[in-house]
Amino acid sequence: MATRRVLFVIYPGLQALDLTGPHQMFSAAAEERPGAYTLSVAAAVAGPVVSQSGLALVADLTLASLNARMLRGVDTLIVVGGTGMGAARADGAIAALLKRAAGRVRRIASVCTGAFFLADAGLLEGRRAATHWAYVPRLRREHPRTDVDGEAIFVRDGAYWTSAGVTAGIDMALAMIEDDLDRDVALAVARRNVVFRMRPGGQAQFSAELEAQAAPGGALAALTQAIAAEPARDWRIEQMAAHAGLSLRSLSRAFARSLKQSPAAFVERVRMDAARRLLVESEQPVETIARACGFSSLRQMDRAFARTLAVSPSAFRARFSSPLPERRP
DNA sequence: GCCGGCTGCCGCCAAT
DNA sequence: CCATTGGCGGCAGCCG
Repeated sequence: MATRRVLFVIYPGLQALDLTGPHQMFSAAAEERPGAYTLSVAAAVAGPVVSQSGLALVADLTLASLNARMLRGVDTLIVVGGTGMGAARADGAIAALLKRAAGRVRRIASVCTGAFFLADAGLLEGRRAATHWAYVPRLRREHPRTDVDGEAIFVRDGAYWTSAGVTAGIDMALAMIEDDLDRDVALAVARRNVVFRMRPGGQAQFSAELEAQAAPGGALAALTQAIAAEPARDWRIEQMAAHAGLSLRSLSRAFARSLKQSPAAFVERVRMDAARRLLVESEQPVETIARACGFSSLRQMDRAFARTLAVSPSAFRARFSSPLPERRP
């Protein structure tokens, strides 16, 4: 099978992980299936490119060298994000490259704020897209014809893939690998790099706790913080209403407005987040974890896992906790 | 895996 | 008159 060329487009002030995360996943896949991918990195000027953290990365191609003929040999083009995005957008070179690439490259993608380049090139008109959560409003404002999904880890719309902030690029790369090769390779790559092949929690872009913090600090701020701090307390809706000083109906509306979910659903997500963490990071018995996270019984946690993640807690632990180091004979 | 009882959600309406 | 809030009750889905 012919190798797939994956081309990353970078610029000064990039977020280094936007490049190195997916790059690492594709290169690991190429170790599992030799020759599956060939990777290269392009920038305005070839040579060292300084990322926003100060780490320098090396581009081996220039944007100018990427003419139509070169682009026809590219399978996947990925534009990274970073604080240098503003300056890089100003000269229009990357958007121009993307216009040349459209229709010639099988798949065009972005990580984090890289989505702005795709949007500038007109590739996201009338399409769904994802970007870093802090930039969701701005992308919506600047490109009202793009349907920005603020919840998604990554969005695939035809030939265009866009992912949320930073490490979401890893999730997207794994999905591409699963698509190109198969599930086993994607799983092996995820396991080897100790990342989730499929992030638990479905479409949630960040944990319930972070989401609550990001929500406008209204009447619910103190309540959601209290829930996150002590998930095992009695958080039936009456208790929550009392804590927030609202009626049941108003509590329900406040949650729907600022968190787009019901009070009980929020509590369950906080408990699930806590349980996932303990399952992976501790060796406590599953039942102990269930109680510690506020599930009234092992059975209740079991059903919550089945409903939201479609795996049992013990299967989840088996899949995601790092295996013990192998013993040398 | 089933089933009785209960919880929580949400549409609706009245009140502010 | 509209907007917001609180309460009621039916219904779906969950718990034990």
